[in-house]
Amino acid sequence: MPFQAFDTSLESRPIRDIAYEQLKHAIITGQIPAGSRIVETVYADQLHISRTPLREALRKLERDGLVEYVLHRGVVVRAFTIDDIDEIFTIRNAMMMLILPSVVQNATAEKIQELRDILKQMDAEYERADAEALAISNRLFHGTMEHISDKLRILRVIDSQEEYIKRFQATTIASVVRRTNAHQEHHDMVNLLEKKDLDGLKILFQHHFEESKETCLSAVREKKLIEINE
Amino acid sequence: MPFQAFDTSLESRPIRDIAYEQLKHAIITGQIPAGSRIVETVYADQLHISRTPLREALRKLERDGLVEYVLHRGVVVRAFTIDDIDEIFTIRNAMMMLILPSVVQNATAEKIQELRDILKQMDAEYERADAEALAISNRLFHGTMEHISDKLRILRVIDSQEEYIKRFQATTIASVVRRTNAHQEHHDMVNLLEKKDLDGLKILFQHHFEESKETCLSAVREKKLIEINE
DNA sequence: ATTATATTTATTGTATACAAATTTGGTTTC
DNA sequence: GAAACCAAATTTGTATACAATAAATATAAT
Repeated sequence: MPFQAFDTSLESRPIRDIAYEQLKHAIITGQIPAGSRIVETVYADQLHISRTPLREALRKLERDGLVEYVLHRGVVVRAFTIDDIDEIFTIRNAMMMLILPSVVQNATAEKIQELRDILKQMDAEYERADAEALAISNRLFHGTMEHISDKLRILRVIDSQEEYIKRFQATTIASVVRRTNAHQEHHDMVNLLEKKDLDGLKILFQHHFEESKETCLSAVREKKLIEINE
Repeated sequence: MPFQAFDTSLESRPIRDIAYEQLKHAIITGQIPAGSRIVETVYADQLHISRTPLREALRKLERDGLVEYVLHRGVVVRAFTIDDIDEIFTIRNAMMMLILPSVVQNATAEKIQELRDILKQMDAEYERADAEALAISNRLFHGTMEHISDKLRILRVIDSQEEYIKRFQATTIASVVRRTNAHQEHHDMVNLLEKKDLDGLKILFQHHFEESKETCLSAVREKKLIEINE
């Protein structure tokens, strides 16, 4: 079976959304490599669904920019370039700068505690060098931080970029030295937030993203991870 | 007929895309007001197509954030708040700041001439106070300027926000005083670009968007143009 | 042999059919 | 008269069927 299915069913939820999540996951993790053509019948059979909901899922992926559509030829998984990674982190950073003021302003004691709870768990994951778990917690941490601002549209932009970052996050987290620094930086973030030090946070986040980007870029350059289109 | 259809057919292009464009247009122009429920059969009949391509169009609109999906209840046109407008212009401005350096760097004589040609046409439209034509030219002008940078992902973010701005652009352009100032500013932009004055451009664009936002916000507040959800 | 041209096959595009769920209206019951 | 319940109608969710287009293969002509 070309890509692993994971159960997300739970209650009654349109299977087009389940298909959407699964395909997205498979693309992000590279199970379906860039350049691959997604033939509807193949994936419909694999997911044991009909073409109708699968096509609806594809239309969503199309708007997400994860796949490209060619007339009468169906969809193809889009490739990445070094420039893409650079832009993604640039956008991410700019958006963070925009919401930081309201994050500082809205940060209640409860919210800070919530962040500390996540950090506590990350400490444990860090100790046992569980990169997989750290990747998930990392997203949770950043997501929680960002959602303290209630800038819904900006969060939406961050989310859309996030999709792409995930695709390289494994690479970034794999770097031991970066993992150590990033872990310390996460602690610093919460401390600065508690002190409501906006300027300090701005500098720290800028640094945080810059380092992540560089780690990611060098890892990608070394391993030539970027897939070539067509 | 609740909303006017316009012919985009031309060659062979999936009708789901035509449906998508038409629905998008109808939502942006307010022909389908916020809060409206989009019943599939109603619009499929109206567009003389079946539900299948219509649904695919809806999935795209869903990812665009123009409509909201509720389980087993279909899609509803999303409403706007004052905060939305504020965020949209904030994002727009931040993105412009990100691409301005590469716009200045990549601006060839040809590109500047292209901008001047557009300005020439806008002069005429401004003279005869053709707000409708100005709105279109305005987008062309900004779009051309932005595309001088080849930051594809950032342009994508700008584009996605643009959808929403369109919805209020008529309002902004309708203001006579804002129209005059904006028109002058457009000329200034090209002059500064020719001089490769990055700092000047940054200040001008920041001002340009700030003024547009304020005009838009006050117009909306006065006329209570914001539609209420549910 | 190579090109040109049918012919078949694979795949996407659209329509229709049916199932599942929700809403609506009415009837019954207290 | 209000609440609870049942039935019909509406609407979404999914599957299937068929049409249209493109790709692949085979066949024919030079």
